[in-house]
Amino acid sequence: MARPLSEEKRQALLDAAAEFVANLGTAASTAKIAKAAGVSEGTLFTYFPTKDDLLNQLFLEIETDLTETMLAPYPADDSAKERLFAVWNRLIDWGLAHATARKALRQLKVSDRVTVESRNRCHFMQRDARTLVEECLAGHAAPGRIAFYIDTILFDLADISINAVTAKPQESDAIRQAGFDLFWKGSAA
Amino acid sequence: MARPLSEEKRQALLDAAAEFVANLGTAASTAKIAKAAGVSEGTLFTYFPTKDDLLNQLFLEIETDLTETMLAPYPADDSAKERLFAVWNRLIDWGLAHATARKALRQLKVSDRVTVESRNRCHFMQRDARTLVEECLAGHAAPGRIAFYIDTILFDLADISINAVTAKPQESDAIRQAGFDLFWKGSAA
Amino acid sequence: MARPLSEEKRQALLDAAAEFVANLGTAASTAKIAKAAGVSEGTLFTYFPTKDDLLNQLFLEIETDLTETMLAPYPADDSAKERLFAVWNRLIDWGLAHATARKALRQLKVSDRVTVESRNRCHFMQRDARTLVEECLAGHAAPGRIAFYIDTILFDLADISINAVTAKPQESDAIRQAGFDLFWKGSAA
Amino acid sequence: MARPLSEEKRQALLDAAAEFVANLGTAASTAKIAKAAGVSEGTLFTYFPTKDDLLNQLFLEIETDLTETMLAPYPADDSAKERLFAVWNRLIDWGLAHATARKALRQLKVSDRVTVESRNRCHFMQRDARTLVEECLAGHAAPGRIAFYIDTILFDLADISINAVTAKPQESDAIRQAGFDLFWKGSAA
DNA sequence: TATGAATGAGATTTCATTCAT
DNA sequence: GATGAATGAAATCTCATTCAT
Repeated sequence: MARPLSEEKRQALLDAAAEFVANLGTAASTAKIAKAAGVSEGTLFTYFPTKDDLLNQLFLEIETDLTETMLAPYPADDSAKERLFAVWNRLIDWGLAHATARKALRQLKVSDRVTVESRNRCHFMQRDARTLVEECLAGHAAPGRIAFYIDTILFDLADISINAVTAKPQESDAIRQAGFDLFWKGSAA
Repeated sequence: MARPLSEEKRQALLDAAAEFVANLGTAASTAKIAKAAGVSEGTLFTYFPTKDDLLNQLFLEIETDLTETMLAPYPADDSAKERLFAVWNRLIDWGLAHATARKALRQLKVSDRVTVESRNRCHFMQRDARTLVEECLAGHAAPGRIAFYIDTILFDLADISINAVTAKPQESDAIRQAGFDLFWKGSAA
Repeated sequence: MARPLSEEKRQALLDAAAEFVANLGTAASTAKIAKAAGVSEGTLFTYFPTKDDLLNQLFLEIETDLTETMLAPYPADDSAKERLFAVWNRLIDWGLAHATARKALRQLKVSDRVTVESRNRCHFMQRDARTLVEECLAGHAAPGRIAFYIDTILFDLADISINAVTAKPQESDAIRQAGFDLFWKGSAA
Repeated sequence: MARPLSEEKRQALLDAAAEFVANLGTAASTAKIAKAAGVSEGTLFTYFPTKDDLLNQLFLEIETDLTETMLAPYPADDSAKERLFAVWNRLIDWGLAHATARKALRQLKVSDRVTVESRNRCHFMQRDARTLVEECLAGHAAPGRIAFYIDTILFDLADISINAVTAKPQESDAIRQAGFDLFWKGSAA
């Protein structure tokens, strides 16, 4: 069965793409990405039929990673607040640990080369994560606003907070706490 | 002799650039922008020596407009909360009224073609706006967190809220209020 | 040990090639041809060392088929005219029955990827067919022009007539007859 | 009004295209064509927005030239046959004088990159030429077959004859006459 | 023998910028 | 100053062919 497609190469391409997209946006050239991944220009297209495919796969890969991170088991916490804080910290930690992926994601989110379908698929994938947060907010926030808090605020607020931590790493804990406090107190019924 | 360049053409170029950058990002071509502005390809470069210049000027122009909107006189309100709510509403209203400019701004903010210098200049330009908010938050928020709330949270939260309003215009008032509540309650000491 | 290459696959490749060359000319890609033939890209090259080989083989295969069709036994006719009309009808029938092959042949004939050697070999192969026609024309056409009528006119005129029949199938018989009449009367001494 | 498009360059591009298409078919590369025309690769696309445009323009240009050649004034001849022979000679002469254009035309005719619209436009353009021939054939050929003789046979027969003349230039006159005789006698009612 | 991943040259097209008019 | 033709580097993608499996 000839040489099989190498998962290693696929990953190297996605990694290289993340790196370049983070800095150059979707204008990052396939030639540079292929070279950085250590494969020839043509090979990129055996793994991703078009550049847009590569970008969309990259988008989904990063979002998947973030979602899985959020859903990894949590210690059995007592209070809803503590559970949500754990989630919040996961978000912040992920962002700090995946600075490049996060930058790439920002670029991809504003690009119309990431299709509506990719965005929808991503939204669907995150339904468990949303449920997780929902359970933490039930009984705390006004029921009519919970959807707004989750879909609109939480992730972006985390994003903002990560930016702030990245800019001032020495104030990491304070910012992390301030961001969470804002969300928790702000969302109280 | 005064500058013989036509302010009208300059503005037409910036407007056209906003339109295209909003949709295509910084990949928008100078040829298309020039055509949409009703001038020739070459003329664009007599007004903006390079494409990066155009992009940076566009960035500054939009931020300037937003800042001036925020600083326009407010009715003498009693409470800090009411004053801040007025500011908040200005932000939301501006965003709704300048959808294209806002989309362009999002693209520009994530592009490294907008220089650090432009970003700094913008930050400096907004010092009065920050002071305005600072005065509203003094006595309400914890002093140590005020800078964080202003520099990091407020504008991005407004941005997020505008997105939400744009997505569901019929819930405009509710979202507007929910966003403000979150910020106000969340930032309380 | 006999040749282990599968004649079946070879034929599938030639058939697929005919199909694609008919529509895309010699720009038809080996990958598409292989896929349509149900074999892998690499396998094509075990049957035909280069793409040019494939094209030349295809050319020869089609011409061979056409030639054999012409040479299949004829009913013992009386007149030379009737015999030639039978040949003529064979040509037309073959063209109608092998539309794809004919289209492919047209493309191949104008391509310089079909070598002079292939063309010569083809010419040599058709010597019996030419003799057949020669015998029909002897005593009818001027001796000095017979070669011209056969080598230059007859096949191309048949080709033209097939085109016309294909374009207006309902007038098939009329066109067929008109074409033959033109040749027969036109070639009379 | 800046530099105007240069008719000279446009023509150089078409000439270079004819040259390469004649030999390589539509696979002739735009880079080679541009270089041969003495302009940069990019310039080709200011004159022809796509390669297909170039090919279609080339097709139309050659057909136009051929048509105009056919329609140039003829000496007032007596007989229909003499008039038609004059037309025939024009066709042959044109083909001999424009060997490259003729080869290019053959390639273009079998390519599906030349659109139906171009072919239709060409057919429309040649209506006067068809009328000219029609008048020669009226009273000579069977009325029901005249369309067939003109639309299908005449031009292709001339093409065939030119091929033959090109292959054996020393027999030019004989072939020329033989071809015409075939058509004239063959088309007699 | 069969497979299909890998390759890199080459194809078409776009684009920021220059410069003749 | 305004124009838009000219440029050639660079971008995405295709393809015949090779070769590890």
